[in-house]
Amino acid sequence: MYAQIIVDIAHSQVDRIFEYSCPDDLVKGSRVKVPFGGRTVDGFVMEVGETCSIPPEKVKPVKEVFDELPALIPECFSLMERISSRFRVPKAAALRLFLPSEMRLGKVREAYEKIVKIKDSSPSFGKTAKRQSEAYAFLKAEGECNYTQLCEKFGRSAVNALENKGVIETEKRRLHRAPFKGAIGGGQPKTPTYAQADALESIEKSNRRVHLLHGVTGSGKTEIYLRYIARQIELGKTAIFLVPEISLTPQMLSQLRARFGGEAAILHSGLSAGEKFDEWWRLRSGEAKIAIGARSAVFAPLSNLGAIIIDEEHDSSYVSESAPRYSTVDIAKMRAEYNDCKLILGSATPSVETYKEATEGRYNLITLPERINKRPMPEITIADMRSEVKRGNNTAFSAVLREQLQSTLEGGNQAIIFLNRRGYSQTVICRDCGYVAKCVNCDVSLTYHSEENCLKCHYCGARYHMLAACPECGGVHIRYGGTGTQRVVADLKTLFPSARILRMDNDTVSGKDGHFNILKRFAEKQADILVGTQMVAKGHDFPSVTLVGILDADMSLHFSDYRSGERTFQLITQVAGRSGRAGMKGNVVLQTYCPENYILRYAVNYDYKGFYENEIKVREATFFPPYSLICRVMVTSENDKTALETLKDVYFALEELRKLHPDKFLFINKMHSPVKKIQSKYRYQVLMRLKDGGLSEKIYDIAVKFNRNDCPVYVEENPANLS
DNA sequence: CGCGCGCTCGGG
DNA sequence: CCGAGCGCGCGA
Repeated sequence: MYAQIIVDIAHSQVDRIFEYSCPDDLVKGSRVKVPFGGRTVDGFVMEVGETCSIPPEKVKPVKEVFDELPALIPECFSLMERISSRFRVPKAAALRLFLPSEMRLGKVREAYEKIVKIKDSSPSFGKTAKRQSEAYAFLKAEGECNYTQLCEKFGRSAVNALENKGVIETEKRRLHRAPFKGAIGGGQPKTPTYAQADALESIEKSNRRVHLLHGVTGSGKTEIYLRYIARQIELGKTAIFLVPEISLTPQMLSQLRARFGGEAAILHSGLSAGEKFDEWWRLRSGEAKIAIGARSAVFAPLSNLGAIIIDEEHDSSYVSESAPRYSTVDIAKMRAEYNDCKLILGSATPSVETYKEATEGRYNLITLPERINKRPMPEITIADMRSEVKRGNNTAFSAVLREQLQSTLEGGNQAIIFLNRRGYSQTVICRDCGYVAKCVNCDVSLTYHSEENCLKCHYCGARYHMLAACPECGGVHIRYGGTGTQRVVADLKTLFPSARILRMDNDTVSGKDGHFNILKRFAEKQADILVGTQMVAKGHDFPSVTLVGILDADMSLHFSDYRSGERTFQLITQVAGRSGRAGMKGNVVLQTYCPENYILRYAVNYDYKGFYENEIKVREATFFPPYSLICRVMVTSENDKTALETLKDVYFALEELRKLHPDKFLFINKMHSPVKKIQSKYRYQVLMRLKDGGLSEKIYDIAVKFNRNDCPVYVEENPANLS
C-alpha cells in the first residue's frame, strides 16, 4: 500500500504530496514519521491507496505510525483546504491548527501506570518471606494496587519476588492526566426563566444557522448555553464551548465540570503538556463530548458536532495574531456548516458586524433585555473632568468619585477602579527642553514604574534606569505625564490611608495563576479596592462590589481607529457590569473630558441599540467595515532600507492589482506604521480599504511573494490595533 | 526547511 | 590547484 503524505514542514517549497509505501492497516488522518531528504520528519497521511505515481526506486517506507486512532478526522481535511487557500499558508501550517502544539514532534506521549493484581490465589510462603505475605494479604484485601505504591509499602524486592514466583501479575493501564480533578458531577441545572426557555425554543425552531444571544450582563446567557449543550449530548452529539482566554478561570472550569463531569474536556494554555495531551485524546476518542476552551478549541477533534457556542463573541482574543490570522467565528461557521449544526454567539455588546447580520435577518437575533430577577443595572454617573480641572482639582479622582469611594468603604463594600494604563506614569518629560524618554528598540515613549524605580518599554519589555537629569539639557525638572495604575494606587493610599488596595495589571499577574490569585484575594475581601487595567473588566462576579470608577473613559475614544467608539462602548458596559450584584445596588462613576460624546451617552443608558444605529450610520457614510474591508500589508525588517525597498515592491504589486480591479479599491496608500519601530524592527505598511473581501487571496499572494526571512511581509484584515 | 551539489572566485 | 562561499534544486 502507498500513503500520500504532507510533511510537517510549513514551507511553500515542500507544500505538496509525497508518496511513501506503508503497512496495509495505515489509515487516513494518522500522524507518521517519514524519511525526508536525509532526515526524519513528521507527516500527515492524506490518503492511502493501492497505486503510486512515482518511480518505484524513489519510494521509501513510512518509518513509524504515531497513534492507534488517526489524530485528524475527515473534517480536518476539508477545513485545512479552505484555510490554506484562504490565507495562503502551507497545508502543514493549516493542519497544525488541529493539534495542540505540545503534541507535535512527539514531545508528549500517553502516560501509563503499572497495576498489580493477584494471579495465584493460594500461594504458600516460606517463614522468612514475611514482607511477601504481608504484601499478598494487602493485595487480596484491596483487589489491585499501583505498583509503585505497593513497592513503597512493602519494598521493591518483596513485590518483585512475588511477580517472579507468578503469585502476582502486572499490567499497564492508561493514565489520564486530567486537570481540575476536584469537581466532577453533582452540579444541578437551574430552572430556566421564561426568557431562557423562550431563547432555547427560538434556537431550536429557527432555521438560521447562526444565532445571536444579545443579553445584558447577568441576563442568564450561560444557563442557555449549558442547556443547549446538554440537549445535544442527549441527542448523542458533541459540542464546542468557546470563551475568551481570560475568563477560563478555575472557578468557571470547575462549574462546567460539576455540570457535565467527565463529558467535558478542557483545552487551555494553563495545562501541562501531558494534561493537554490527555484531554485532547479524551475528545478524539469520544470519551469526552464537550470541548471547552479559548480560540484554538474551535479546532477540537470532535466528530458529530451538535453545537458551537462562542461566548463574548465581540472579544478581540478570538482573532489569531499569527498566520493564519483566522477569525474564530469564521472557522466556527465552516464547522457548523460541515456538521449541519447551530452556532450560537453571545454577548452583551455584540460586534457591529455581528449585530448587522442579526438585524438584517441573516442571523437569528434573540434579545434578553433584563437581568435575572429584574435586578436593576448599576447607575452610571458622568463626572466632567474639565470642570474638575477648572475648580483646581488636578488629581485623577473627581469629587463625586471620592465621595462615593468614601461611602463605599464606610459601608464595608468593595470598589473597582479601572484605568487602561499600567505603570506609574506613561511618559517622563523634561520641563526645560521637552525631551521625552524613548526606547532604543522601539519608537515609543517609556513608562515610569515606581516600584522598581525604572523606565520600561511596554512594547519590548526593555528596562532603563530612571533619569536623574535630562540627558539632553541636564535639567532636573522632570514631569510625569499620564497617570497609570501604580500612581492611582499611590494616590488612593494618600486619600484613604486605611483602605486595603490590590492592583491587577500585567506587572502584578505573573505565572499562569497570578491573575486568578488576585481575583481570589479580592473575592475573599482581603482588599477593599481593586485597581486594574482591562483585566478587571472580565473575570468574576464580586458580590460586594458596589462601586466602579472608570478613570479615563476617553482614552480609547481618540484612537485613530474606526473601532475606537465600539471598543469604548464595550469596555464601559463590561466594566460597569462588575458593580452591584447579589441584590445590592451598584454605582459607576465615569470620568471623562468629553461628557457630551454620543458613545458615552449611549453607554451610560445601556442603550446598545441606540449606539448601534448611530454607529452603523457612521460606518456606512464613511465606508468603514462592515461596509468595506480594511486591509493592511505589514513590511518589517531590522534593516530600515530593506524594509523600505520591500515596501515599494509590495506597493507596486498592489497598485498593479488596483489597476486590474479599480472598482474594488476605495483607498490605497503606503506609509510608516504609526509605531515606526518595535523590537528593533522598522515597520512600514500598505493600507487599503476595499469594497469587499473579493481580492483577499490575491493580496495574500503578493505578501507571500515578497515575504523573506529578514523581512517578513504579512496581511491583516480589519486589524484590531493599528500600531 | 535543511542538505548537498556545483559553480565561482580568490589565495598562493 | 585547492578550499571557502553561495545559489539552487531536491526530498517520495
